[in-house]
Amino acid sequence: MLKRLSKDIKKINIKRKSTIKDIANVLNISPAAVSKALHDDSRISEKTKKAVKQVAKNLNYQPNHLASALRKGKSNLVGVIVPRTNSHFFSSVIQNMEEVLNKKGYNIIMTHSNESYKKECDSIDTLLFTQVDGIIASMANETIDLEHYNKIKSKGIPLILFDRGENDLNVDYIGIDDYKSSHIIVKHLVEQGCKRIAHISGYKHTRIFNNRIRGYIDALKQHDLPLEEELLIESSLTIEDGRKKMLQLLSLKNRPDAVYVAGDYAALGALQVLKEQNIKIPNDIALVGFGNEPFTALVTPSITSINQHSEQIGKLAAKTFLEHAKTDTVKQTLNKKILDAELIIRDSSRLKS
Amino acid sequence: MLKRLSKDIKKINIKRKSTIKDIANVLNISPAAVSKALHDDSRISEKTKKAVKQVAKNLNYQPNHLASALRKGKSNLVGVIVPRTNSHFFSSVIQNMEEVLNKKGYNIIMTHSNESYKKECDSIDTLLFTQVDGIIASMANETIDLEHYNKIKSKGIPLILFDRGENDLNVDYIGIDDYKSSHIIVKHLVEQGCKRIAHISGYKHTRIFNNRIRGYIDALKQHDLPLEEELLIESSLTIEDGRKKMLQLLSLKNRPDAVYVAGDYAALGALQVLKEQNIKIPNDIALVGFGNEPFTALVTPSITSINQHSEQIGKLAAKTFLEHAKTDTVKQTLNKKILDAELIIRDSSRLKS
DNA sequence: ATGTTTTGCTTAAACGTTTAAGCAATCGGT
DNA sequence: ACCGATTGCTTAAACGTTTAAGCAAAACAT
Repeated sequence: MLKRLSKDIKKINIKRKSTIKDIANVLNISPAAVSKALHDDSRISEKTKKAVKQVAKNLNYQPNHLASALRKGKSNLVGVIVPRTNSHFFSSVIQNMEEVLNKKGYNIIMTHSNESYKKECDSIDTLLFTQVDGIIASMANETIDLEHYNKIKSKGIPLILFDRGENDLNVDYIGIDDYKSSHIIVKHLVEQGCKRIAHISGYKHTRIFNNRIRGYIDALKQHDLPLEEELLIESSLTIEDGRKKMLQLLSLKNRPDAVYVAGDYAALGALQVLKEQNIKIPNDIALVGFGNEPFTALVTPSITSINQHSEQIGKLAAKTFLEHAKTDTVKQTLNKKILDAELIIRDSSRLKS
Repeated sequence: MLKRLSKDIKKINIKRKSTIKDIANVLNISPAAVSKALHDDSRISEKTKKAVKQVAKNLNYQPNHLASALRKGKSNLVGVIVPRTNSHFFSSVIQNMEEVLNKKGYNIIMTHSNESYKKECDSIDTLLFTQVDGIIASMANETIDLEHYNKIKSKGIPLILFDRGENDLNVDYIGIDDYKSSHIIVKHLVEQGCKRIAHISGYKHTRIFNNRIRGYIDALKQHDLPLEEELLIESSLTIEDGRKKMLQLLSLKNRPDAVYVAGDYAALGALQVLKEQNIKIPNDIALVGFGNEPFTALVTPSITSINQHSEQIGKLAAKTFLEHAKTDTVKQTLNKKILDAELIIRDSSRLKS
């Protein structure tokens, strides 16, 4: 008995993949009818639908995605390009996009540019080749030229940018209000009693970092603090560069009493230097990072940082794509969705007593 | 002049995607000849090949991946399932797999189970539906039942497991030598002068954690240390559980002088507790983690950990798939590739002076 | 009873590619 | 000059699905 059962199972397994035609043959109806029954077409009787679904189950029918994609002219795949996957921000964005897109029958093909312009171009080629229905991307640090993105637009498939985007491309963009974030940070530091606030910033040519710089400058003005050139330093925002730029700040004859770093990794480097030099945080120098990477809560002292709402960004990006997918008129026009960032206050900048 | 140029570009852009037929029409040859020319078939003259490739370029021809996949019965997509994407280990594995697979014309579809059995099943369905040519996976913590993996095998597509795998499945497996890793750790701690070595372990039902436990027990024996039940604690290995289990160890009347934690996140939780209670690390209690997550080097004190060679695992997994892909005889048989792990010694366990 | 609408299907073409089979022209050898 | 092999292509079918068009039967209205 048991033996026969396992034999039957084997027979089913060995049998090649069953198709719509197989179902049609069993029921003596046309493949077209089967297709319609499976899609609950109104012109198919309930009786037939039930029968078709039952047979489909019995034959362990799995629709061939390639065939339907080819016929319908869409693959139900969305390409995602991120600079890195190993940052919490990007992996969280992807997870949330996936959640929204999966529900609507879309799958994600993920690629990463590794912050390289060349790899970003390759990624785009790969995704277009795979016939994705849309691309959601965040630009590499290196990227200045935008010709490769125009390739996407000219194919007529929707392009959505997040976090690192460019206004010039005239496409949907989702991100946080970097300008305002700087204001929130400066305000917080001023409230803690800081008077000489330094800014280790990202590269000016990237819009988001530029916005943070502008925000920093304007916020200083607003609080009647002078802008001192020696306190504003551009950085690649790696850990190592964070260390370097912090050392540079410490070598000033007139040291800052607070440092706002435009990225958490660089902030961590700065923190290490401060600890090594036995500088009291936040009493001697307060520290604020950007991005709310998980480790900011884990190091000692924990680092105040800006939550970029990766969940919302991921979900919004996905939803924006879905809107395009519904109305396949690709009216690409600049459509920014800007979220308010949130300051997570931790020990590195908590009120001096 | 400039105007006419931009108009021409527009014309090309607007034109619908060009196909093999379009090229055929231009050259007055058959689509079949074009296809063969593009694939450098030996039965096509060099002259025709050159002409075809030139026209293809002019028309900005991009092969339709769906059509060729349908016809050839393979999608050139590889599905990857990981428990999480936000750990350095998994994201590094994926990046390295991608590198190897891209070179051979394969793309990756990435999914994550979020450590959930249910999501793992869904992921498999999704990937099978997308007609992937193979699946590379690491199991969720929750997974005990393996029926869903048999589904992959019964479809006849190659399955390769890494890190979290099960021998029972009889498929390729790539991982590190967990048993030996425990030996290396215990030996190291003994050399630092530790005599009461505790182990906060993962769940016994997961083979890799079971191997670490067996290694821990055998290594103690080898160094003539008694195995004390109260020093061996199973854990989910989250930060929170690491804290909890560390507190449990501290509440013992006879505290350990070293703690080997089977995961870095839990080790971090343990570290926090030790610091909060002003216990000197490593002098009072030495600490060792597992996985070499980047933050182990960043916290204070830095945490000694085991490097799992994510790069090699990723590359090996990819190469193993490629071997299967070449010889499409899917002779699935248990084929383990076990790498030696490497102990990265840091401050949390460095020689007591 | 007759015409109209609705229901429930079928037929056939299409998506863009690959490939087995086949055929004419050319070439090499005798 | 003739045979066989080689070259360089063509024809046509196939992959599995979807969908526009169409047709017969049933249901309804008058």
